[in-house]
Amino acid sequence: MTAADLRVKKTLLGIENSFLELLKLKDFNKITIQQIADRAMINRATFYLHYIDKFDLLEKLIQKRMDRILNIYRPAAHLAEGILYKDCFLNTIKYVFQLVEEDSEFYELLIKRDEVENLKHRFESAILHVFQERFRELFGQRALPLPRDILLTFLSAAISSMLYWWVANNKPYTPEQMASFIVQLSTNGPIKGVGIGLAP
Amino acid sequence: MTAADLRVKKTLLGIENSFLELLKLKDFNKITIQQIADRAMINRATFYLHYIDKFDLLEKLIQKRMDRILNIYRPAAHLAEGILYKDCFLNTIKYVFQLVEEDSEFYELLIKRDEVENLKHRFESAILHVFQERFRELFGQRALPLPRDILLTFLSAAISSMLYWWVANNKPYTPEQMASFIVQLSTNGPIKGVGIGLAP
DNA sequence: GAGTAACTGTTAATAAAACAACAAATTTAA
DNA sequence: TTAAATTTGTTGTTTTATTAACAGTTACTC
Repeated sequence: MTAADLRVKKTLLGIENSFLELLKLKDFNKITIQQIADRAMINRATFYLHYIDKFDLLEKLIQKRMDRILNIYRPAAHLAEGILYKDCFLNTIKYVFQLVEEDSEFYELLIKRDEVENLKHRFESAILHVFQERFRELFGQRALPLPRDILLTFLSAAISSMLYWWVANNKPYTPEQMASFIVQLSTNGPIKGVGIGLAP
Repeated sequence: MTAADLRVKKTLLGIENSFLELLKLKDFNKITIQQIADRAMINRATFYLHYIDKFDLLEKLIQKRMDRILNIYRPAAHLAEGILYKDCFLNTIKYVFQLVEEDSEFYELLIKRDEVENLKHRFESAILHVFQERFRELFGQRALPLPRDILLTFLSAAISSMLYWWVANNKPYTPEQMASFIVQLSTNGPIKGVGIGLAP
């Protein structure tokens, strides 16, 4: 997958664009390799030099985007000296939403067709990994009020489902707003969030 | 220049697009082969497999468009049974304007930068050729009221200058209208066209 | 006006893609 | 359900493009 050679770069780019254009036009399982090749202006055999089949292609496209989340760039603000934990989380979450926003056309294609049932889980795995790293940076080996795995699972499940919902509903809030909602709920908890009182 | 091979097709297409994009951004003489190659995602050496230099490229792009005029398709209406000469000319002229309209983005680039002084002459040569053919079809070897070369030169000069003016002035009339103007002037002549009377 | 940076045009060796042909699997329609 | 048509995945050979290097030119700039 190292695309040093210009021909390889151009071929891979062509295949990706061709495939995404076709995904807009028809269902995944109606797409043939020949159609992908024709649009990309490559020979069908060339497709097989780079991918096993169209499932492999889709998987690699998804993985490429997960990698962007995994290898998340941490602006200084994420971890600035003396920053509040809360703001550090907020920045990280906001950044994840921004990344997803950049690729939202791709995700929408998958989500709205319900062709990738596991996309939410892919989000969750990636976000879990990001926050495991973040926890190590912030807390080292220090003990926390609850078991670390419990915190991480709770948090990444919440964020990934919010992400999925956000894209599936045409991104009705900004990444900034979404991050703020999540931090509020993670600070106060959803129950305290709605107030603790008697039901009418 | 037969682009049977997909790689050749793609390379030529890439070079053309790259070059036209660059022409929108900067002057022709500021464009380097490296810039063309970079945008087209090809190696610089590949450029030289297909073109001598950027002048050759521009010339071939112009010639390609002139060929479209030269190899003009003649819809049945152009030469339908019992059609008036006037309407036959009108259809042909309209069709030339339509062809130029399709490529007008390209022509505008050249005209508005005044980088192709001979474009009007290229138009004139192409149109002359089209009407030589048309005259042969319509009149065969028959003698006409004036020497045929005189008629053809007069007509093609008028049409090509109208074409040039039309593109340079953002195509303020439709091809239909332009053809109608030209046929009117060619029927009555520009002097009769404004009336023959005493100057005030 | 010397020095250096960028561009030009060309080459030889190497890597990638095209092409055509194939058997096998899958879809489609009769 | 069978026959025809399409798609799949693979292969060997040929063609094209890439790469890196070259000397010669033009364009900056100090």
